[in-house]
Amino acid sequence: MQRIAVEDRRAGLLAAGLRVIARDGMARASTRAVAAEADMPTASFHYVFASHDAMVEQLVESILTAQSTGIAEAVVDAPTLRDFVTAALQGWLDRAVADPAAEVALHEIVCWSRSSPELHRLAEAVYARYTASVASFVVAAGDRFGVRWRIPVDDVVRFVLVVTDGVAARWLVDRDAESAGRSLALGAEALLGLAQEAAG
Amino acid sequence: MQRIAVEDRRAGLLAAGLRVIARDGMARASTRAVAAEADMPTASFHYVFASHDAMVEQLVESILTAQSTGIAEAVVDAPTLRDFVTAALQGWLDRAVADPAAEVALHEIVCWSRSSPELHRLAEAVYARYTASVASFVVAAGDRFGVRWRIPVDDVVRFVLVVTDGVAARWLVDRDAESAGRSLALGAEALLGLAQEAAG
DNA sequence: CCTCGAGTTGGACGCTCGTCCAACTCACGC
DNA sequence: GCGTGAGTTGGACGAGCGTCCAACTCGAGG
Repeated sequence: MQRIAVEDRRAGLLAAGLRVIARDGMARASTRAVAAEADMPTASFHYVFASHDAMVEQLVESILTAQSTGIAEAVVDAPTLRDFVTAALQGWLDRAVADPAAEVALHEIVCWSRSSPELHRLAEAVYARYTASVASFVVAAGDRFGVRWRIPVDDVVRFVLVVTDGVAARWLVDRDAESAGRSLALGAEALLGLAQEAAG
Repeated sequence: MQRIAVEDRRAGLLAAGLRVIARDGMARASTRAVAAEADMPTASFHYVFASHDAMVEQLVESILTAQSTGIAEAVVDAPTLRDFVTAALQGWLDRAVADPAAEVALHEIVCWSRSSPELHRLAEAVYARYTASVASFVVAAGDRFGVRWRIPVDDVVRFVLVVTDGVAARWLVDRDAESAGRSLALGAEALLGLAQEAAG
């Protein structure tokens, strides 16, 4: 029996949960499996988390926080709108391919949440966070490059998420990063077509 | 104890499976739940299907068959490429919104299959069938309206599936059909931009 | 009317699940 | 050195799972 700070246990269990969900899927990410992956006894799980659902909820929070801070770095010094859009989208894909765990786990969790009434708000929260994050980029892009969007920003953001979601869903099955990149590039072109030079 | 032809039992169980998966999700679509939904005793399930997986596999087959025959009807008399693309995409969305069970169930099954080694081929088969189906429409559209595609047909098809997948994934969570329609329309415009008049 | 075998199914088996608590451990204040 | 109480966990509980088979049912051939 070793004494470990609750925060350290939480971090270890969340990391283990991410690995198990990404590797074996939500259906196999039981409290026992996660605790074993973290090299802890089963009972430690409920010593840290009130329930299995609570752990999933905190995992989503930690993934989303880590992810939104990551995207901003890829676009800081894009010289043109085209570079900005390409860097943001292709950068997202590159990171997902290089380290798929977070992306895989998040899709797994959203799919799992959809059909559960008490977890449906989790799926909604994921989209809400993504929407807010993408919206800030869309607005920033418009400001930085002096363009405005032909359609409401909300629709631009939604289309971005449609493309990234669709690319990710397909990539999760066939793991074909090059084809995914071409689809993403088509989406990027479509986005660029939605921008026009501001009148003044 | 009533005597029912095995084919009728199979049909009843498949219909029940579709309802249960769409309503409660794959995780709750147990053999017991499906049999109960079909008003049959639990043991009837394994009297008809060798296993739970076998039932899912046959359900996918029946959904895909029904779906591909359905799309062709929406585009038979489209007078222009724009009408063709719009009818195909918006028609797909309208049908999915009006009767979501098949669409919901298929996404649920693909997500479920992804993380299971012995079912992963099911997810691949779904995309293969969709790809073949969409490819025939893309080629037919090119032929009928005398246009050719600026990029390989495979990439056009993949982009179509990216857009429909992304739209469906979002719609499954927020059930916002109007926003989904606008995203789909943006995808349609992008597709039209990929077509050019044939040189000869 | 009476077998009889094919059709049907109640119920059991072994497993995993989320959750919980009584009991064990051990650093710390005395 | 020695309680002691907070930290920790082995193991149990009840539920649900996929699967299976012995036993029941009953229409058809004699």
